[in-house]
Amino acid sequence: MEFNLVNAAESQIHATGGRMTTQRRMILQALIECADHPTAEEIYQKVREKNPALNLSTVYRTLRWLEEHGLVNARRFDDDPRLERFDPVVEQGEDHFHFRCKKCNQITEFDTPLIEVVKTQFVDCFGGKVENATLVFYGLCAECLNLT
Amino acid sequence: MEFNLVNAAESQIHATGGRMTTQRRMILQALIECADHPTAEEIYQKVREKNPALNLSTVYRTLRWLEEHGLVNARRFDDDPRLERFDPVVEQGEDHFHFRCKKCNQITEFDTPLIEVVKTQFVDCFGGKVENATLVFYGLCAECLNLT
DNA sequence: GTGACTATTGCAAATAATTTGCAATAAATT
DNA sequence: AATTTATTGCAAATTATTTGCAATAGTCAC
Repeated sequence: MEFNLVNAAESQIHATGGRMTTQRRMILQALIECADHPTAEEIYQKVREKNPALNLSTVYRTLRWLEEHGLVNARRFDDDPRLERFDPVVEQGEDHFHFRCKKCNQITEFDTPLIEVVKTQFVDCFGGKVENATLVFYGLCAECLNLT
Repeated sequence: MEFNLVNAAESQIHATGGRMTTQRRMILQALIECADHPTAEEIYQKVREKNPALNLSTVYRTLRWLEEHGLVNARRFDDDPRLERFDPVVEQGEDHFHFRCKKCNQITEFDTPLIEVVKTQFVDCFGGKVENATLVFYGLCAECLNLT
């Protein structure tokens, strides 16, 4: 019913002559459990609790691999642009957008049909072809706004 | 008539007890001439043609300073996220959005009132407050599309 | 203009996130 | 169980950006 990252990864790996290792399994698991756009370091720490032998470069290599195979998106946010954050793909081919709270850094995902309209307007005006879009809102989430 | 980066910078600098130096003048000039979202390195090279003594860290410091004073925006694009690009502010307080061609890397700026609508929809749905927005389209510009 | 004050610069070294080379390890295949 | 080679761990490299500090050069008061 729902797109399953672990299964998708497993078939991709085998389809390309790759191997499903303990490390990859644990990294995938952590990615799903974190859910909230973790950094490589965060995933590393999480997996390390169970498997202290894991190396950070393995985390990076696995995330890159997942990214290249369309199973994970890498994102950076303007208020913390040095840190790459990783976002498992939930439904293939579907864009979604982000709101980031400037205070608590929590990320909210949302969707809107209007971006398609903007794409069309853009192409009508400038020509060319729009393949994908990144939209990020920055502000205060409901909770942080109430604390003000 | 048009917002003038050099003048704005000059008054900001003096207003905060700063000094207008040769380097700052040249960096501002290069920023205006480049126009197309240069990197620190690109500005550095451009200024160096006239003033080979300039140091890259001066470029970074100046750009940071301009950014902190709202005269320049720093941006990163998903297809080249390690590189910060700098975008002089043309009209204060106005958001604008970007299209980046995946082939020639050219950046096109555009604007749309629909983002305000999306912001409103977001707040209606999730609460909180949206302060600013980044929207980037990636695809092929008219020219590169025709070459296909 | 001249000198004094201190912001700014150049330089070199430090950071920090991410990548890479290589020998050791461990999945998969027979 | 043995073989093959993809993957790992480790340490070192890379790259963009930042920082400390002594030297330089704007600016202001005279």
